[in-house]
Amino acid sequence: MGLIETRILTDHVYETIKLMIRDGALRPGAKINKKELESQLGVSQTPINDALSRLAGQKHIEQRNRRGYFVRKYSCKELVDLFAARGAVEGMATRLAVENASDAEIEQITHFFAEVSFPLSEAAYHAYERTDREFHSLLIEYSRNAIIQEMNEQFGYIVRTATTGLVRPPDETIGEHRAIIAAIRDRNARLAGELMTEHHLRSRDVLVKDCRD
Amino acid sequence: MGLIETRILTDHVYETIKLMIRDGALRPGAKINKKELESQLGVSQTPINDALSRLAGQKHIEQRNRRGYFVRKYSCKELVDLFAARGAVEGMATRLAVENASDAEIEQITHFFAEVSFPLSEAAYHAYERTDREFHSLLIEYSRNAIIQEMNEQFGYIVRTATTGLVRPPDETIGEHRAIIAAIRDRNARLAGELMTEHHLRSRDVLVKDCRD
DNA sequence: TGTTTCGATTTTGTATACAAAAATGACAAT
DNA sequence: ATTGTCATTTTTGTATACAAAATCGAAACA
Repeated sequence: MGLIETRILTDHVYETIKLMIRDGALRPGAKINKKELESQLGVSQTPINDALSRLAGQKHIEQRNRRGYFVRKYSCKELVDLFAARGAVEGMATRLAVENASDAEIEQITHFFAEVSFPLSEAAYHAYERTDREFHSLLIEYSRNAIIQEMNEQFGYIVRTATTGLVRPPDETIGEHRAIIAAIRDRNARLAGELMTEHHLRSRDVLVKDCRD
Repeated sequence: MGLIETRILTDHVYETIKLMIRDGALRPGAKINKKELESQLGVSQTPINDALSRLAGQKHIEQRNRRGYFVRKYSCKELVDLFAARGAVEGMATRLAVENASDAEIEQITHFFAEVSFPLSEAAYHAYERTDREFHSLLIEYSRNAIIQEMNEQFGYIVRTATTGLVRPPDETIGEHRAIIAAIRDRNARLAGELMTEHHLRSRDVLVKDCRD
């Protein structure tokens, strides 16, 4: 690689594979071909194996005895479960954020979703998606809770790989988002947290219907 | 190393090291000596490296560039954060458990902490500790939420390694435990969940005081 | 006593080797 | 067409090798 090796090879391989999973180059359930990665990345078996073990530790991939590594595939039920878990974690994150954030940070959050008006153009729809992501990750950041942030890193990405776009349309979620923001503005930590939890649980309800049980 | 190799060596090494961390044979902050593990477990570098990478993926240990692996050491702040996170996750677990559990399972939960009376003998104190652990993990099991269960596996063990015994004395927590159980018996999912969350947040408040900030 | 220097030793990160298991695929028999 | 057999190829899990970096320790110095 570069002349100055700042990171070890394993780290590089690890992040490359992680991105390949997130961007769909490696699809859920797909077998991971080590030899291919080897020549593709120009490294030996060892860093590949290390990176794969690391990913297996994070359960992003799974090792099946004597047949190699496979990209983890989430069942419909697991996705439903994910939204309940996210509801719990982000609810608490929101509550803590309201308790800890500075006035300026609260002010900043207030501006999210301020100028959304319907009907949404194609571009505005995508902007809504982006704002949604930023809103949620900002609250997790402002929670200042290292464990919650770790949980989000571990489990938050699943939504990106396993679902496409928004679970519910903007005209259904905008009201909830604005209610959460109002509670944040009022520094009502408990209420803001509860609203966030219910927000996710409502998305969960939508996903449950899509599951063939 | 039996005649029939049912698990791969890496799995065996992984679990051995994990236990060594949980039982304190490898203390937080300690450097992990690969060569030593090699001869101790009678395997080559490779399975050791794979197991260590796996543990690093789970953040149980951390890899410092060119100086090896170290058992992760949790700061006081991180422990405080852990209890807020647990409050969120177990609160939701409790809520889901009440929604999903059968009558028999609810009945079973009702018996926890039933015959605790004060003052506690040494033995009764340890029994209380055990009941506490069982109570919490049973609720997580009965939540039937795979993601929450995974989160608990990843993060729940930290309490074992980083704290000794109970954070608060039984005579302080017994009331909270019984209130949670009462809400569960009444099938009041929301209330039971909230009480569980507050239960953990109160332990968190105790830990905050121990932190020199 | 307490530092600093510097060579010897250990450990790390990476590469390579290889037996055994699994996947593949051509061919034969239904 | 489907199924079964079995030799060939690929891949896996594990072991070993090795240059470069980090650590250690003793000697030299303050």
